[in-house]
Parts: sequence; C-alpha cells; structure tokens
Amino acid sequence: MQAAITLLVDRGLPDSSIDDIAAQAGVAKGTFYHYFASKADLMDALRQHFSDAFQARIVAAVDARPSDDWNGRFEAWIVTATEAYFDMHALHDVVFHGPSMPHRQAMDDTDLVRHLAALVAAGQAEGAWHLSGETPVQVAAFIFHALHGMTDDALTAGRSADALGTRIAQFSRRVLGG
Amino acid sequence: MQAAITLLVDRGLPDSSIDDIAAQAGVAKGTFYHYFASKADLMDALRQHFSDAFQARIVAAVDARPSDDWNGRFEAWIVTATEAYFDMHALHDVVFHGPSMPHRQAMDDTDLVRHLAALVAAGQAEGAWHLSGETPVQVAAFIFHALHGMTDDALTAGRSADALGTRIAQFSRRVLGG
Amino acid sequence: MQAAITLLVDRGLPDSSIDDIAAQAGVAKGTFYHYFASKADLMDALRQHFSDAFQARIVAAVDARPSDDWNGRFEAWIVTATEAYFDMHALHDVVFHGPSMPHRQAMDDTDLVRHLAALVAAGQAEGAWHLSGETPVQVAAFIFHALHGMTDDALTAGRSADALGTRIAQFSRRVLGG
Amino acid sequence: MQAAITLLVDRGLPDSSIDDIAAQAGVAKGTFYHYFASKADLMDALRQHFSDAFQARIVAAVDARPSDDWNGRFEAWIVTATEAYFDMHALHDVVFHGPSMPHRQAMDDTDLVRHLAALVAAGQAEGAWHLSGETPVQVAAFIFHALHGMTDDALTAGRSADALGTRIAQFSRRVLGG
DNA sequence: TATGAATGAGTGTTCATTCAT
DNA sequence: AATGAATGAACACTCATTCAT
Repeated sequence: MQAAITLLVDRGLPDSSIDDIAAQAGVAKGTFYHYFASKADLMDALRQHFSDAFQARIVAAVDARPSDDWNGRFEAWIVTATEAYFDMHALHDVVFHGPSMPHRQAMDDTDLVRHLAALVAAGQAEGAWHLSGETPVQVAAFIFHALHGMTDDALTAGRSADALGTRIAQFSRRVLGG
Repeated sequence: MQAAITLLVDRGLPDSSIDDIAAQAGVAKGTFYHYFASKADLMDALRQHFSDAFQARIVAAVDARPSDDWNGRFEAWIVTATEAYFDMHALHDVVFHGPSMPHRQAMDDTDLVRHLAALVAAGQAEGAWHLSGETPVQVAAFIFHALHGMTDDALTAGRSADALGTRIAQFSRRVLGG
Repeated sequence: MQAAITLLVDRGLPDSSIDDIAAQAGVAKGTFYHYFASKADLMDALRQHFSDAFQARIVAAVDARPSDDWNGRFEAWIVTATEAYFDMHALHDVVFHGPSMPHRQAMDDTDLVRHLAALVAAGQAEGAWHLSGETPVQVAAFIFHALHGMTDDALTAGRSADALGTRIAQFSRRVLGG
Repeated sequence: MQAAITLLVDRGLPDSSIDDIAAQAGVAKGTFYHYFASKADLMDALRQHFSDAFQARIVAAVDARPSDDWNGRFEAWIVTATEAYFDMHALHDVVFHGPSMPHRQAMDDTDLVRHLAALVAAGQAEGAWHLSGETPVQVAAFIFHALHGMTDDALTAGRSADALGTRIAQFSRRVLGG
C-alpha cells in the first residue's frame, strides 16, 4: 500500500485527486479511505516517510567517517544531503509544496538544521573550525538553505548532481572559517 | 485596479476565488475578466509587479553607494534584498507558491542572481574579493538561496528583520573570500 | 424559480439530491447555488413559503365571518386548517419531516397555536365558551394536535377531506365546553 | 445483541452509520450483517421492540384498575401512554422519524388507537360516557393524536411530564362527554 | 465598459453492503 | 460464527469561465 503510493507520488502528482490516486494504486476510492482518514492524512504519512528516509541517508553517510575526521564528516553531510535531495525531489515537492502547505516551512528542515548544527558545534569544540560570533544554528541554517537552493537550480536547469555536492561543500567550508 | 488587487493579495489570499477577488476590488465578476484573461493571467501580472518592485529597491540601494565601494555595494544588495523579501513576503507567497506553480522556480530568481553575479564579477575584477575556482554565478546563487532561506526562517519564527540583513551579509562576505 | 421548486417539491421529493432538484427545475447545479446558499437554505425558504400560505388561508377564512360569531369563527379556523393541511401535505412533509429536522417540532405550529389560542381567549372573554381551569393555549394545543393527527389519518387511509373538518370542529367545540 | 442496540439507539443516534452501531455493540461490521439483513431490517426489529414495550406498559396499567372503573381505566390509559411516550421518545424518534419513513404513519398507532377505541366502546356500552354520533374509533383517534402532540410540546419546551398526563386526561374526558 | 446569471465538471468524503478468510 | 478489507455509487458543495444584456 505504502509502496504503491510512494511510486505513484514519485511519478509526480502534485494536484492529483483522490480519484486519480486510487486509480493509480489500482484500488477503489473507498479503499483509500480505509487506510487514510483524509487527503491531509496521506500527506502526513508521506511527509513522515520522506523525512525518515532523508535523515537515515545522512546519518549513515556521516557515521561511515571516522569520528574525529571533522572535515570528512561535514563533507559527507553536505554531499549526501545534496544527493538525497536530488534523488527524492519528486516526493519532496508533492509533500512540501502542496496547496494548503504553510510553504514557508518547506521541508521540515528544523530537524535537519539541528542535526547539522550539532555537527558544526562538535567540530568547533574540537578546534576544527573557527566561527567568529555567530551560533552553530545560524551557520547551519545558512548552509542548509544554500544547499537547498543550489540543488533546486541544478534540477531546474536539468544539470546532473555529479559535482554539485562537492562544490557546495567547498563553499560551505569557507563559511565555517575552515 | 492593480492597486486594489495588490492590496487584496497582500492581505494574504492564497486561496481566494475570483468571486472573492472581484468582491474585494469592488467590481463584478465579469469586470475582472475584462482586465485579465484568466486567473493565471492575474498571477502573471502580479508576478511581474513583484519582480519589478523587488529589483527596483535593490538597484536604488546599491546605486546609492559610491561605485568603487565594493563591500558597501555588496552589503547594500544583501541587506536590501533581505528587507524587501521580508516586507513583500505575502505577495511573494501568493505569486510563487500557488498550486500549478513549477515550485522549483519559486521567485523568478534568475534575474536577481544574475544581477548579484554581475556585482560579484565587477568587484572581483577590481580585486575586492578573492574567488578561487568558482564562477560569480555559482557564488551568487549560493548566497542568494541562503538569504532566501534564512529570511524564511525568521518569518516562520516570528523574528524581526532587524539584524538579519547584516548577519547574512557577514556570512556572505566570507563566501566571497573577502 | 420559486414556482418551479414548489411544483417539484409538491410532486414529493423528500430525498431528492441537489442534482435531482436542479434537473427538475431545468437548470444546472451551479444555478441552484446561485439562488440558495445550501440545501438547508432551500428548506428554510420552502418552510417560510408553506407557513405564510397556511396562515394566510386561515386568516382569510376567519375574517370572512362576523366578528361576534364566535362559533362561526372557530369552525372556520378548524375547517380551513384541516383543508389547508390536506391540500398542502406534500410540501408539509418535505419541509417538516426531512432528515436533520428536529422532528418533534414538525410544522412550526407555535404561531398557529398562538393564533388559535387568541381566538379561544377572545371568545371566552365574550362568554362564548366555558373553559374551567386550563389556559387558552393549552386548549388550543390540544385541539391543534388532534386536528393534525386526524388529518394524517385520513391522508394515510386515502379518505377524502370532505366531512373531516366539520367532524373535527364538532369534537373540538366539546373541548371548549361550548 | 438486542440489548446493546437498544441502549445505543436510546442514546439517540438518528444518523448512526453501521460502523458506529457495530462499534457501540462491540462487534465487527460483518457481525452486524449476521444478525440483520440490512439497516432497514434493524429498524423493523427496533420498531417492533418499541411497539411491544409501549403496548405492554399500557395494558399493565389499565388492567391494574377494577374492570368496572371506566373512568379509572380510561385515565390509566391516557396517563400511562403519556408517560411511556415521554420516557421512550428517543427510541420513538429514531424508529419512526428516520428518513425513508412514510412519516405520515409515525408511530404505528393503529394498534394503539384500536386498543383505546375498544376501551371507549366498552365504557360507552356500560353507560359510562355519552358519545353522540361519532364512532369510538374517531374519538380515540382524536384523543390519541392530541396526546401525542401535547407530549411533543412538553418535550420540546423542556417541561417535565408531571402534571401532563392528568391534564390530557381531563381534556379527553370532556371529549367523551363524561 | 460593466454586469451577474448561468454553467457543469470536479472535489473530498461517506456509507450500506459484499465476501473471502 | 465472526471478521474487516474492499467496494463504488452517491452526496453536498465549489469555482473558473462564458455570454447575453
């Protein structure tokens, strides 16, 4: 059921009616409402699915680096987030840009920003980077939004993700004062 | 007519029907269709209005600085863009986040990024900043999206715009290698 | 418009959908909502129409009798109410027995009962009848509901209204102690 | 099963879905259809239940009076019917005022009216009352509907049933010419 | 130029009923 | 006997758009 819907949504159905969704899933409309209380309920489930998968990819990549390799861990974070966003952008759009979305909060990024901020703070504590006055959260937010926007650009322009992650990492490290 | 509509939209009517819009403007529904071919046509007009106003504010602020004060011109760009986005966000959302928007292109930012890139390139040519390998356009895109995202954050959190512009400028100058 | 709907409802459409109603009226569904805000709104309009017509018939019949002919006025009230209810029962049912009707208040009879009670009180004051302890309103309510129920019986049994009114009047006068 | 459903309906569920009913009864939806062929079938069962209980209360009260105490038996009938209707009105409404009810026959009163008519006829034969030309059935119908309506009034107005039965009995005896 | 009555396809949601297990 | 997943027709209501006046 989840699989069918994920597939369906990945094909990009931002404005699909429940009729369309049920038809794509190969079930009757009533069946849809057997599993989801409302259209908003489906959106919530999908949003959760997206966030979990996104976060899991990043955590896995960062933890694959030695715990004292701060630059490596940071680059892993940036490159993986870029790739993950690139891969999952179709679902992202459906789930975070639908109408009735408080669009300003596109992608419940507070968790992600906090996660990145924690990495920044830890590295800073170890002397890996040199932030001047600003807080790790501010730095993380700045970098995260730049990443988000540049990936959007590449997607729009039809460019590949190949060098994108490392280029973003390079800019970002400059913000860290590394 | 334009004035009435701008007001109306600034009050934040993302889901207004043509009925609502016409009522707010104090005209009949038929009259609306004398001036706009469709709802999408209204959106286009509004989008143009927004972009023109936004760009005009930035140009005015930058040109108020001496033409050889590169850091001053850059900071004017960043601070003004932040403030303008802060002020005009209601219209921005209506116009760039509506359904049937290819959301990845939120805010037709190519013009703005190009404008910022030109400033970066000029300052770089004069030796004001030290970009290593990346192009001015890449740097401008990175900065612009970070600005966009951080302003969204402040808006969401209900924070004021007061120190925001200068903080973003401070981060950005580090990206420029200045 | 009103005419079309009244006809349509008189044909007995207790469970008609808006689709059916609009089709019967020969207009599109949207047109229906141009004139009525909701299905409940139509019901209200119909209810008002019914009540006005009902009351008007009774008032006309009573006022046709000399103002000091208390028994004549009373009989006119009863006979006319019986006939009117008999004639308009189809609309009555649609309007007062629909689902989502607080059925206990079938037919907004308070106005009618009050009207009858006023007649009873006036006649009593002139010495036409001899109520013992009970109030005119109680007497009127008792009579009115009996009238209502007996007419329902005749309708259900398929009997005509011919002698019904006078028979009910005869019972009722006994309640008045006349 | 019956018990659970009766409780459930007495709580007033005019618009309960089968889902709700089954949930309240603590069984699965499929189980409901083991015991009732359809929703209408449940209504029939409930209607029967209501009528049986109603009639039983009246019979018990009337038979508690001496068989030659005609006025006592009559008053017992009226007072008990009033109280019973007052007590059981929630079930009454569900069962007799649902949509798809030929509402004119609300409360299958023919049995009750016949029962009252038999009492009237017997008392009349013994010389307890003095009907002129009308039949016992007509008198019974008149009285029964008045009782029904006045109880509805009290219910609507939120009044208690205390004095209601005796007042109705008093009016009714006048109709009997007693 | 301005109106507003008319349209009708489309929406999310409900619910009595069926049936394989 | 008991379940509950599956169904799909039906519903009230919306709204961008047209067009005769």
